[in-house]
Amino acid sequence: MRSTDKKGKAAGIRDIAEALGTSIGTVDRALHDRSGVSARTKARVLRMAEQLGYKPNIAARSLKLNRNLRVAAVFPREIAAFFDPLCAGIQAAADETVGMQLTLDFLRYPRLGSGDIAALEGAAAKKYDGILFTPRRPRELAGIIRHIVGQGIPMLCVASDAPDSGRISSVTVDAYISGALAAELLSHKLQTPSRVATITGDLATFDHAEKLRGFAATLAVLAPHLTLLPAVESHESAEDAYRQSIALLRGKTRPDAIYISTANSLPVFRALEELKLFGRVQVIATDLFRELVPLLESGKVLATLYQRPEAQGKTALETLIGHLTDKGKPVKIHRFAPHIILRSNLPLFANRLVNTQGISAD
Amino acid sequence: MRSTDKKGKAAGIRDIAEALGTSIGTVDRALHDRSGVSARTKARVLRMAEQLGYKPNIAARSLKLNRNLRVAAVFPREIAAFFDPLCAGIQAAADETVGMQLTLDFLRYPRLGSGDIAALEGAAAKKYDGILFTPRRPRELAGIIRHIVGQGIPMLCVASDAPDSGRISSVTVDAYISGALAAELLSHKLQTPSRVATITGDLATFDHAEKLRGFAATLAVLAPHLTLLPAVESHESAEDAYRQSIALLRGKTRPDAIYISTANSLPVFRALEELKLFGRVQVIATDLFRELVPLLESGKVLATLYQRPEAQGKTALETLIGHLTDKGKPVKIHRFAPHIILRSNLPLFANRLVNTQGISAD
DNA sequence: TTGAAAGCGGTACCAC
DNA sequence: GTGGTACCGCTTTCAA
Repeated sequence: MRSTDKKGKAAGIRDIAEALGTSIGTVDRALHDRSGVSARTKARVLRMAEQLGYKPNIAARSLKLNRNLRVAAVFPREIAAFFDPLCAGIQAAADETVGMQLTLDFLRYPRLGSGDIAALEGAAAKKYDGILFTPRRPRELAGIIRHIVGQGIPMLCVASDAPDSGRISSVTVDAYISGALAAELLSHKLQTPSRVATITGDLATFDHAEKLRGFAATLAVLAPHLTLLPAVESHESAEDAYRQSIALLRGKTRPDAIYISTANSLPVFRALEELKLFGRVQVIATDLFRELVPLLESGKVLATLYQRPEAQGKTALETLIGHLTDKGKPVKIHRFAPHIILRSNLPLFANRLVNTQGISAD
Repeated sequence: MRSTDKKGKAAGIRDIAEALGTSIGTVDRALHDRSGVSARTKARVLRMAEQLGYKPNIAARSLKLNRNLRVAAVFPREIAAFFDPLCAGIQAAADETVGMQLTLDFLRYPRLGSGDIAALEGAAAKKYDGILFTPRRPRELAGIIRHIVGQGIPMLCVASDAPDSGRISSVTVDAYISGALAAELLSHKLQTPSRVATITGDLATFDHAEKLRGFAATLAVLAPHLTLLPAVESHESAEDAYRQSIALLRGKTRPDAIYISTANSLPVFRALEELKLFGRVQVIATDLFRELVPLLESGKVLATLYQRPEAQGKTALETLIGHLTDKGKPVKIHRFAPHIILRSNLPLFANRLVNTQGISAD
């Protein structure tokens, strides 16, 4: 960063015009590739701009253009432990926005698969400038996503991706690597031949399928002595998860370890508690919420893979705004690394569950 | 987020004046607690502002006030693997700044302890509006920090803290927990009585002392079978680090594991390589750079605790700008969680060492 | 092809 | 105590 200005005063469009003995209108046209400037004048303007180290005053520009961005955040209410902080992150990003008028509407529907399509269609009808959302079963949603994007409304996937759907970008945890990490951690803990099980939400969701893929592949490479049982799908329903956990743990091929790849882990813990299997079955969970804290502290749960919903939300809105503000600029796809929460770094994360004071972790 | 505006047009100071049959001057005075408004009018204005959902247009404000923030980033050139990405993060935050004129100057001095005081004094003399820096040996720097802050220049610590020095805030990895994590990881890996050593930069630096404290405390609690050898200080010098590593590894109490709590780990690896001790001595490193990648892939290094320099830099500048823009708003202290990089999540981080394309991890 | 001028929404100053 | 108004730097429209 070199300051080229002579005396602290940043050069403006006016200074360029003055130096050239022309008008600010001409300078503006030249700088913005607009029609109605002779090639020669344009070149002179460009050179002088460079020479004076001209940098546009963005405050003035956005004041004049008066951008009024309206974006919709369409997310399920369940699982609250994940989607509430995600929305909080989006809100935080909105609060930090300076110099731009931003209207942010949260459209929450009951749960994944129940009301999501209607909510998305509602958002599209209201002509938002952009939409943040979580795709469940991309196959089913691809059509509507493509349709909305076709209307010129950019959509950005958060928490799970829907590749090839037309979404402009996505912000998620790297699902494959989440699964791989779970496998690597278990491979350290279980050193004798054992069975491991996975409990997931819905394998038709890209994110969940990827986690399982990473888990299975890494298990095969790093821990050939571990046998992987067929995956259990809980469909993000507490009832389903509980019933299937009981069945799994009572079956004759009881697993020695369980990888729960969705935030919906409470029903599984209930089953483990009732069958008095905590400690005998190693558990790796996903995400963090109040009930998980004592389990990690006591070692009943080995680790949890924290998906950093707040950070995801913040990045998602920042990315969308970047795209809306400056089209043509390439949009980054964000793949977050999950945080491995163990006993010793738990306080850093548990902190934020209760307090919202001066200190903030991430 | 509820939109209180009637027809998409955000209410401005003008609308308030009109609705009240008064002038914009009065409204401005009322909204800003300025003198020269009767209590009654003030109350009416405030109520109407609330009712219309008035939110100041920050673009207009900053255009008029024409804030020209100048901030200095004062950091050592060594260790580049850490401070270069940290500076990149600061630059990234600057690039995202919208609606504010920001001049960012990087002042790089040779290394911690060599030129830092001069650089700080230089920055203070140039009357920057704020300074980002890394405090080495806070005891020695506390005086100058206090002096600069006394001149009304806010200073923000990055990467290491200097508590009670007058700095307005700090952004660092939680050092205590970094050390604790290293200990917990080693406690899993070494299951028989063993010796563990630590190599740090400079125990007079707050950050390094904290890491060691966390390491020792956690070792005592979670792994009583591990014996901690006296700490080795490398003073961030490659030569020192190498010589002392050789001495440590040749000594009669050769450690079975080493926790390197600074990014200055290459000399240690050289010593391990030359003495053919890779694989026989477990290693936990700090931060990530090219040479570390194959060591993690092959298992020669068990894990590294990534301090996320880029994220720290970004947050630091954002925090400083927040303070400069809106004084009186409380300033958050940020304690980052280090990322535990293992073999299976390495690709996510190794990626960014080489490419700068569409996909970005964090 | 170019120049002149009207705002955008606040802030700050001056006159009443 | 209050009202009026000249800016801030840029975009855009209209006139030359």
